[in-house]
Amino acid sequence: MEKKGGSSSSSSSQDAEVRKGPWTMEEDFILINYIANHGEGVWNSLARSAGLKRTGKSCRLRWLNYLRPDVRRGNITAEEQLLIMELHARWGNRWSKIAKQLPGRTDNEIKNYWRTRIQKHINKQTEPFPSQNSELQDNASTSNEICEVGDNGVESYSPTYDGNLEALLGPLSTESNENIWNVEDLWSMQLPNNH
DNA sequence: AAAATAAACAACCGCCGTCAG
DNA sequence: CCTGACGGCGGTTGTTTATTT
Repeated sequence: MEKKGGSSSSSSSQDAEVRKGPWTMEEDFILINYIANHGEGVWNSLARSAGLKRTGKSCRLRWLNYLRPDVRRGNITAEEQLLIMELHARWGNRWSKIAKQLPGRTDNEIKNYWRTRIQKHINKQTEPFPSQNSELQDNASTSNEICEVGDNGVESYSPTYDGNLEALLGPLSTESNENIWNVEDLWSMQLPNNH
């Protein structure tokens, strides 16, 4: 079930030092199964014990951002988007902090979502003229870096783009993204007690 | 219909703070 | 006290997918 031949096609002498690149379904299954039986954490030893030729970091990332059962992917709702914008206006690029306010969402997804979908809209709004502005300046993060308050310190900071976000960004299409397989399939595949 | 371009997404990298030895 | 390993975070890049020409 390998379709990519690139990668580390160097010497074939038991290479498999550390695998990189996209995770295969088999690797996902191994990781899910191992964590189901042993729990998560201690990622380096976990990767070794599970037999994955991955770094602990890679396993952790894959688990936290994709395989974890309570992670939600895709279809950011309008409310979530609004919250992301507000929190980003307040905290800047503190993605993990923002993600904690959005159950099921990961910092990586929020970061990607911000950069791909929100940022350009804001730039368009604040900078209607292309002019000679080559680099993007995120005025949100730089301007309010000063307010380093506690986690519960709710600043009454009014973001630049509050108000009609849906109108600004469009109808928030609720397209259903279909994957060839999703995590639920994997979870349903594994045996109840493989211990 | 095909090519070009843009957008979305997954994953890696380096840096930093923390903690055990 | 110093050092190294580990986990977490944010930035960035590479690849796939969608859209436009």
